Amino acid sequence: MFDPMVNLGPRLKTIRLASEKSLREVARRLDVSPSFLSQIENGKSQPSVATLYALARLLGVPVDTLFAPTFDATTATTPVDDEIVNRSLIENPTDAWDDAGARISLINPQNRSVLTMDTGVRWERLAATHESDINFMEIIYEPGAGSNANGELIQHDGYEYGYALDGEIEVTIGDSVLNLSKNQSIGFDSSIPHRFRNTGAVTFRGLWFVHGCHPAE
Amino acid sequence: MFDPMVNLGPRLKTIRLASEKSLREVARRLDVSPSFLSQIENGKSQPSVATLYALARLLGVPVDTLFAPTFDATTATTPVDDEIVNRSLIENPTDAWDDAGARISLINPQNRSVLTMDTGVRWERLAATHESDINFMEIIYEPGAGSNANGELIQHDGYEYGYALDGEIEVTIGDSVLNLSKNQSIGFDSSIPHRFRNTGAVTFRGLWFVHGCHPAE
DNA sequence: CCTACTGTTAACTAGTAGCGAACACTTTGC
DNA sequence: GCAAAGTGTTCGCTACTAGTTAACAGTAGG
Repeated sequence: MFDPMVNLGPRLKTIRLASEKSLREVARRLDVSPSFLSQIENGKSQPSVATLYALARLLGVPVDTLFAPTFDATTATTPVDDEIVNRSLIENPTDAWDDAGARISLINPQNRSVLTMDTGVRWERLAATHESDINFMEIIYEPGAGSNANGELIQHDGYEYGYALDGEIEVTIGDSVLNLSKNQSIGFDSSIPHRFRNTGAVTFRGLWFVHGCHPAE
Repeated sequence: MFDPMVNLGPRLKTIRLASEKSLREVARRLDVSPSFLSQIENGKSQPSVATLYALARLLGVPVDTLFAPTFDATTATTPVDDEIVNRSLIENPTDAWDDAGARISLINPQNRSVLTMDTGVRWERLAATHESDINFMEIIYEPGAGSNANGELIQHDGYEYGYALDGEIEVTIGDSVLNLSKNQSIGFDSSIPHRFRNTGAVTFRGLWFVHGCHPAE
């Protein structure tokens, strides 16, 4: 049985940090002691339902996002919203991936360069400029797909930024596990070990901007 | 202040009855005593977070449904997001625009920093990191709006990258006039004089990534 | 009558939610 | 330099409650 409680604390902490509030400030608003909030965030104590609810309210997230996102077959409540834009049949692999000479690049969806990994992950390049340390792409994670087959974390120089177009994806950064769902956006220091996994039932699509990554070197 | 706890029990009971499960059956699957479940449903006791989560799972409803102020048993599976659940009242306009200290930033759409220009253009910041020369944002151009009121071209160091979420926008770069429409993407050298104008009839929304721009200096 | 189910209540306890105080560490400012 | 005020964390404690067992009342069938 999967335990939803293990990630609850770290996730709360990540969300709090993302909203750039201090622990003491949140504790004061919540009307709990800072020490107790610290214990919650570090998984050394569990809040009551009322406290959890207030905390979620204060941080501006639905309570459900605080629980581990692993898809549990016991409940099939997740409404499958599929409008699968099937662009998979792309002929004409316009050299956006290779070329780097252009100063202006406008690319139609059907003309994108595509890189398909065996793990159910696809990258579609959205712009070809001669900035070598920049990658602007749409990434597609099929259900179950992960950025790394064996689940290990990766890290590299630079920053990356993402925006969820559709679906939901589990993002692990350092020891924070958070959920990026539709219309949410994220940015983080890529030197922190990280990993993505689509633990949901629908395909995830997102825009990704990786900056300062030199994977080929 | 609305107390989410008072209705929690009755709500659980309603949902359970709607799914035509007996109290004892649910208790058994939950691995909790029937008496305790009864106490929960009658508001005489409160479950722990773990128990509540398991209960919601078992009944097939998102946890947030149990807290929603307005409740309709028939639509139990669809989380109603009412205007009464006004997260903005929780006041936290997450100052993504100002601060730049975080290494990780996850931002909900309703918490974005917004910069509104008088020309019918809006910027909503999508990530707050300490990379000062990076701006990741959603840009909104109302019909007729332009990046510059008097129509002149601008230029600056760096590159920018865009993706059209919705609508269409006219992009002038150098002496090229392009049309960026939904799902198309673009990237160009910002040192080339450029300009955007929404010449269409619908609002344009796009993701924009500006890199190496120092507008404040 | 008996058995098998429904939900409810009383009395109890083991465990923990939550606290205050002290801790170690940075950053600010005089 | 040192003090003040900020950050988060740990320890030891207690009041409370999450969850228990046991007995309860009611209903339907055989």
